[in-house]
Amino acid sequence: MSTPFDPLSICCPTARRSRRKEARPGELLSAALDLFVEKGYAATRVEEVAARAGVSKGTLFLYFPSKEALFQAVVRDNIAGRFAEWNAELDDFPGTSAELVHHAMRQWWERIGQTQAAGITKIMMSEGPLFPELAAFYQNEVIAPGHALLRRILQRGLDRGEFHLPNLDWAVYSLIAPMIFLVMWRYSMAACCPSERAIDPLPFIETQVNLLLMGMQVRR
Amino acid sequence: MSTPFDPLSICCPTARRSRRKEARPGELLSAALDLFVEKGYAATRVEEVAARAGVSKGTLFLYFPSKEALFQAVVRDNIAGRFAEWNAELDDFPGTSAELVHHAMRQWWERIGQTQAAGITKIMMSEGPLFPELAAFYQNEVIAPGHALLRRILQRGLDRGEFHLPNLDWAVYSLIAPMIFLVMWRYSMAACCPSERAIDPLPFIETQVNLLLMGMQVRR
Amino acid sequence: MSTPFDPLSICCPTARRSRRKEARPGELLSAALDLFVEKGYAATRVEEVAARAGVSKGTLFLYFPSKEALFQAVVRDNIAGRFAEWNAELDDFPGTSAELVHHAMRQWWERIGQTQAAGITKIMMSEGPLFPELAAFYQNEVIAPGHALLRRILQRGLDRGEFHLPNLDWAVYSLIAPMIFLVMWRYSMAACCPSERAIDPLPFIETQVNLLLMGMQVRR
Amino acid sequence: MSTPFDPLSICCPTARRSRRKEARPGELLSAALDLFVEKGYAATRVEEVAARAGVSKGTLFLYFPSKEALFQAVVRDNIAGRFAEWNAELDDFPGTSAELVHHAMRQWWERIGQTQAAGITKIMMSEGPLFPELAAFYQNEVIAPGHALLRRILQRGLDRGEFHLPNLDWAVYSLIAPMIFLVMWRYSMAACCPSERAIDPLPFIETQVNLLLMGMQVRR
DNA sequence: TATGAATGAGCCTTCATTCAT
DNA sequence: CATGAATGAAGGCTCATTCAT
Repeated sequence: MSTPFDPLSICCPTARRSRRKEARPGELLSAALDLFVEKGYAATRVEEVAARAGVSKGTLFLYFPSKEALFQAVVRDNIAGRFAEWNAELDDFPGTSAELVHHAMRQWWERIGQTQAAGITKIMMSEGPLFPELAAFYQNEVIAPGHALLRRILQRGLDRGEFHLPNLDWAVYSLIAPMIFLVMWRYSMAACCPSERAIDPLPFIETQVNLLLMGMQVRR
Repeated sequence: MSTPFDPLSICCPTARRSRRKEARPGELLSAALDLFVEKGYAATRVEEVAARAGVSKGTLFLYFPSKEALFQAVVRDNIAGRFAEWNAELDDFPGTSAELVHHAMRQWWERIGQTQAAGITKIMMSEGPLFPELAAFYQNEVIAPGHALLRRILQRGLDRGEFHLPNLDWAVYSLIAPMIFLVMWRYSMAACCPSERAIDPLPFIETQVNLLLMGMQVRR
Repeated sequence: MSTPFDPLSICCPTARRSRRKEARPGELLSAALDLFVEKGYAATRVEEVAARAGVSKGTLFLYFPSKEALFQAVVRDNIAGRFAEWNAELDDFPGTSAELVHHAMRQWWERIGQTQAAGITKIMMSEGPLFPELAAFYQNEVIAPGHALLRRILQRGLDRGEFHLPNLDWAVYSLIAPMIFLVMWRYSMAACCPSERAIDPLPFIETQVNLLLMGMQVRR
Repeated sequence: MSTPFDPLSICCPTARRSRRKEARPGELLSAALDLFVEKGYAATRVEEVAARAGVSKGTLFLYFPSKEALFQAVVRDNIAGRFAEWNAELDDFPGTSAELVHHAMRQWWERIGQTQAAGITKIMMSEGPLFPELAAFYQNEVIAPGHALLRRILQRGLDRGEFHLPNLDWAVYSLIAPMIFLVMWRYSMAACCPSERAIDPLPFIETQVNLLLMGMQVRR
């Protein structure tokens, strides 16, 4: 979230303002992500987001028409907008479907689970029911594409004769469960009892996925 | 929260009012539990709690000096205050330690997991970090005694030579993990995607505990 | 709008609070009428209304859920709520229909035109188009009943063979026109050019009505 | 407000920009008139005026130092600035004074009453009291010259022995009254009850003026 | 003991005006 | 000249808590 060294900001003062203009949404999004993750949706004040981005309250509303829109932009920026890329990566995967499941889970941890983006998941689980419009947005932009992505992965295994899945939906939830657990652990238990040594996430995922695959793979 | 048969409420009208007085806190506590679980801590209005308990806002503050104190009383009434009883039950358990672990987890589901009390866990995970005083209270009154209880159970297995546990804390977390998962599933995933068929909790617990015991029990 | 001498406020301090409670809505309505008439709807701040009624901002919202509702209550209190009474008075009028028209217009001046209630008319003409919900409310609660009332008066003349009216609606507008003019004169012209001697309203009404009746009455 | 054919805008590109520059105020004034009339003074946002004129908000403030100044310029452009011309026309009128009164009223309808300029009158009646500086400006630049103009017309009748007027001011108001009524009708009643068939303005004026002249003309 | 009227700090959002580029 | 990013004061509304009755 820091502002890295940027030669433009030194050499060409003329470009400063326009650069700023381009950078603003990103700075606001970044500040908003920080604060939403730290305090949740309801408890985050737009004025504080603006202050952290180094602008006034009014400026924030220049870029986002409402607090809700700001949150949605944060969700898009950090999760929803990336499904296209992830789906594409899926097509090019060379290995077995079991390897693909492992790969996908590890990727999730690296790109979402261990980043602040995971905090968004926590927010939606915590406050979603209180903000129906946000919940609907999240359902459409994150949950639905996410489920579709996992279903595609499992379908690949089915199509190649690698998996045997009596219930595809159930299998999807089995993959989601450890992700949810890790997120809640990180943001809730770890936040409550910071003294405790946390679960080591990667081995945890490895173990869980192995267990699941044991039940999903076709026995030969 | 149920109102058990009380002879006083029949025999003498003078005792009625005092009965009422004694019942007040319980009615408030019950209403508060309902609403806290439904809306979370911050989004629950004390006025609504009072209204649901059939009293005025002022009366609530007669029994509980603040919203925070009300929540703490709810926590005590539903979870914290029961550890003494649970610890006592533990002493009398006749079977093996493996059976005790199974028993304890089933009991948790019946007395907490499947009741509204589980909602308190969800609230603390969702909003705990925002209300440090509440988090500290919960840590002292629930988490610490809960861990101690689980540790006692496992220690029993160690003392009797039934378990082999290189890391007691880690084993405790392994038992907590499925409980947290079930709670979050119930209050977040199930709340978001109500169409989905839920996990069957008792078999899920059974399976998880068996898996854990497999690694904890002394091989003979 | 002043608080007249009230023996209750001296002799029985116990009754003070409850009296206050009953008086509040009236005091707020009165303060609101003053300010709405003085500044218009948009420019009136609820906080100022509350202050003028001697209470805090929050108290106002105890009695009226929104600024809009407050305004509607003012309209009902001062105009809309009185049509029942006015309609009843109409039934008992003993004289000719021409006399009734004169009487109705004089009554309007005394009960609306010369009171602050006329300011509401000015507000609706000035700001109605900007607040569609208010305009709709006013249309239903004031304009429609008002037109109906005038139509009943004219219909009485038709039924008794006193009037000859090719177009009833047109005749209604002819009666409304001088009322509107007087209101605008009072609140706008007179407000702009206070130095000018105002029109004398009663003679003006008399003249206008005579002119209209000249065209409406059946020649014999 | 229309943009008439202008050869400069075709022949030379260098002149284009300067033409543009000269046209700017007019385009802004035109956009401002539209929006002020549509929404009133307070509810019109300068940004929207600028947008409708096709320039940026900053540019508007280059030509008009404030919203108030913009409104004043609109008033001058559409009403105040034309009194010189109207006064001149008056001197050349060949007919009787009664004809002149009729002529003046018809001219008012054609040049003000039926154009958007009448909206300015409505604005001043609606919002004048809220913006004292605007009201003072309007008083000086429109009301005073307007009254003077009407007074000159009536004075002509007196000087020529055509009229008999015990009270000149009162006669002036008699002429203003129907204009005000028509404006309010157009912008308020017609806006509220669009279904109603409107008054036909020219015959209305004719009738009113005839009535007034009846009382003003010297009987022979 | 019980009531509920009253409070006031706090939050999201708007918009005229400024000024660096 | 022209731009449009930035400001910040202001306003409608909420709600935990107090206190006179």
